[in-house]
Amino acid sequence: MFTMIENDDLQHISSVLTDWYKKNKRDLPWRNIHDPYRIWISEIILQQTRVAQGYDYYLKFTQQFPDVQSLANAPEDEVLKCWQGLGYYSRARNLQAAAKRIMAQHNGKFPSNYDDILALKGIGEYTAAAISSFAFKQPYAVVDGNVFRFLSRYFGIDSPIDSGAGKKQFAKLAGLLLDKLQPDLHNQAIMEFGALQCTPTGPDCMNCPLETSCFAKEQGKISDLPVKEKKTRVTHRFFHHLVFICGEETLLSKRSDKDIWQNLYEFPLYESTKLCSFEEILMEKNWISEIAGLHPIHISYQSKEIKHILSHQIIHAVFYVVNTESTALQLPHFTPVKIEHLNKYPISRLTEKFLKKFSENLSCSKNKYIFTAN
DNA sequence: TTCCTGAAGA
DNA sequence: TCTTCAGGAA
Repeated sequence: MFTMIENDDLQHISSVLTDWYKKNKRDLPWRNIHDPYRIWISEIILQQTRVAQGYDYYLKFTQQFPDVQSLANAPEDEVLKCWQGLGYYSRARNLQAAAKRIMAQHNGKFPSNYDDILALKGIGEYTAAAISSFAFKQPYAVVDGNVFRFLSRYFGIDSPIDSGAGKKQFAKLAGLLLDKLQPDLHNQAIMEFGALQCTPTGPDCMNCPLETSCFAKEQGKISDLPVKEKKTRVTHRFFHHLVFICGEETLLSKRSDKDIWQNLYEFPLYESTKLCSFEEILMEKNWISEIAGLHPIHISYQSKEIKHILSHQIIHAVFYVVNTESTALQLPHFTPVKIEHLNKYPISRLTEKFLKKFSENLSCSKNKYIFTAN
């Protein structure tokens, strides 16, 4: 498929990349280490996540869970709490599932075999290649977004990177280009080059060591490459959360199913196909009567519509603060939680943002919480 | 296809 | 304020 590319050319490109890397690389805490556990954690955090966003999480996570065993034995809530705010929470759940598997099947020692690594939950071809090469110097080529971008531009490949055929083609080329004598250095170099030099927009072609032989630069196609074909369309969802206050307590529920924010906690939710009024919520859910019985309730706050945007969903959310005088806050499938302990539960950014505003406007006297909205 | 969030640009 | 962009696995 790439018979027109000479081996000497490929070796030359690789050496240009590694030379560039030695001069321009960022100094990051997961660089120049060989502990497969820490390399693994860093790679999972950096999946779909920028260095600037994941940096502090890496430090916090590896401090709280310094090895496979501590991660495997931790309560899932603690792992998710540590991950809170980073997004794609299945990464954290898979991380722990993989840690348990390493304890059971590999005596707690991180596997060094590529296929064993690939078999772990949350590890695909990219991450398996990264760990194999960085930690064990095995000759597997990484193909991440940076590599797609550099290869497509430099060699002028317009196969869509999100098609099966395209992925195969890029993987083959990346394998040919790989320096098998120093796969760790080569892989780090080509990704860092994509991240810092051959950037998605505004690549620094003026200072690029490969400028004169770059197809995209030559043909003026930098902004056309790489090619993606699939665009995701968004669906709208409407969330109504009831924040009960009864004495020192409130209610949470744990998300389940195969939906967003799996295993995170949230305030009792009524979801519908459109935004609706408090009266309409009462028609659908009899929470109020189950909790308060004949006691009066008081809605001390209603948030304005909050738009929370995910890659493929737009959540329209409204929060209601409902005060009741009921003796005990109990409802099947819901967890009574002391308001002062709310910060112990893993929650989404949406809930976190509401909770921040909530806490700022909450005062407590004589074991009674008063919410005063502004 | 469905999982998230935040930064940057319009 | 709204839109676009960045980033892998199941």
